[in-house]
Amino acid sequence: MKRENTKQKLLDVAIDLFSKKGYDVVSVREITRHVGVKESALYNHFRNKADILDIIIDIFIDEVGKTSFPLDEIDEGLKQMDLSAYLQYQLLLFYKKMTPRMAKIWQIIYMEQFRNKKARDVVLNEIMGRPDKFYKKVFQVAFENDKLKTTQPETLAKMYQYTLLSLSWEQMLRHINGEDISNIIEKRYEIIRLICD
Amino acid sequence: MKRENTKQKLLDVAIDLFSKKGYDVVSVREITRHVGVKESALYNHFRNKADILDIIIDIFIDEVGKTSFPLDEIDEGLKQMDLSAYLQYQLLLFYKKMTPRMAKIWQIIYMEQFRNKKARDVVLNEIMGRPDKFYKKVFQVAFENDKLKTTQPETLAKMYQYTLLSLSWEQMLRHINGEDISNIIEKRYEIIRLICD
DNA sequence: GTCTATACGAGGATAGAC
DNA sequence: GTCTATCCTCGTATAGAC
Repeated sequence: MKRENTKQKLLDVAIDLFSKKGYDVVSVREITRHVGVKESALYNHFRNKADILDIIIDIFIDEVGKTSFPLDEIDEGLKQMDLSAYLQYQLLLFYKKMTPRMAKIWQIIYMEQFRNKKARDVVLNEIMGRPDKFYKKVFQVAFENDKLKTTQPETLAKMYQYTLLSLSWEQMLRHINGEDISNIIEKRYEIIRLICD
Repeated sequence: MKRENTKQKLLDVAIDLFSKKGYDVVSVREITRHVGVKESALYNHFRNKADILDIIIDIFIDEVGKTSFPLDEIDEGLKQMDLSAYLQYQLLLFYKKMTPRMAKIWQIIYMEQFRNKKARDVVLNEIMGRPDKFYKKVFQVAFENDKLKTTQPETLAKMYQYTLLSLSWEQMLRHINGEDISNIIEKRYEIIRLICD
């Protein structure tokens, strides 16, 4: 129990520090100092520094993979709502799942995606790929139900999802800069309005 | 002249190594070893390691700021071409300016944007902001000339440019992974086709 | 099983000799 | 301008105390 306690503390401190300063800048000594143990004690719980980041990314995969973008609920959802309401509903679901801890991990993954292969694959698969598939099906179903007028529902879906992606990117940069980001959230609804015309 | 020679060599090696491995991982000793001087010699040309990155980012600002996205050429361009041709033409201009050296610097800026304030501001201003303004005017002018049918040319412009942004992001990640990226280039033309319908 | 103490090589950076 | 010598911090491994 002492073991699990220390390990959990180390992980929490690491998530906090990594998200604030970046993985490379944070030292093992800094993490253990915050917990109150010597740096050598960390190696009883983690293989090395990289292992900590690895476990943090696994937490993200677990949370996102379990709960987000279920393909089999689309048909039913679009029976009850029109496309505009359904897209807004999906945005709300997304915000709801974004706990402070998950927001930190999200930031860590964005920060490390260019240097860490696992973080990069999470971005490609979980953040780009799976939502892409999800919204392609959403737009396809809406198209078949005459709820969307376009010649290319798949390309429109990609545009929608990739615009959201860039907005989340911009939001993260402005968040780090300490700028106001409430207007970026508003922009997402603007885009839904444009698409559903 | 010996000074300028060494400084230029150090800068070139730094650009190459930073783009391949990332700023933090590359050591001052590694850079100077490639040039053939001692690590302390580097401090005659640069204040510190961060100063090198700073200068590299300045090179990017200089190149992009001088040549890209001139607002005053839009009216004339759209007189000679329809919107579809003009967007394709702008893409080609962009590819043409992307020399191997600039591609490396581009990658460095993407890698460091979450940790380095100056890189972050370059992304926000030069990569997101200025193209955004440019395409907003393009779509506005096309709208006024009846070359574009929509109720919200500004939002559509943002969607177009932000979709390109995410594509460049995805392209960089797949490039680092050593994956094939030719189909991403094709996707840009698909999106132009969708918008111009 | 978990901790502290300690040591090693490598990192960024500086001072002073040539 | 470039060198050698030096300093402190880093990630990590090991030995031994409880």
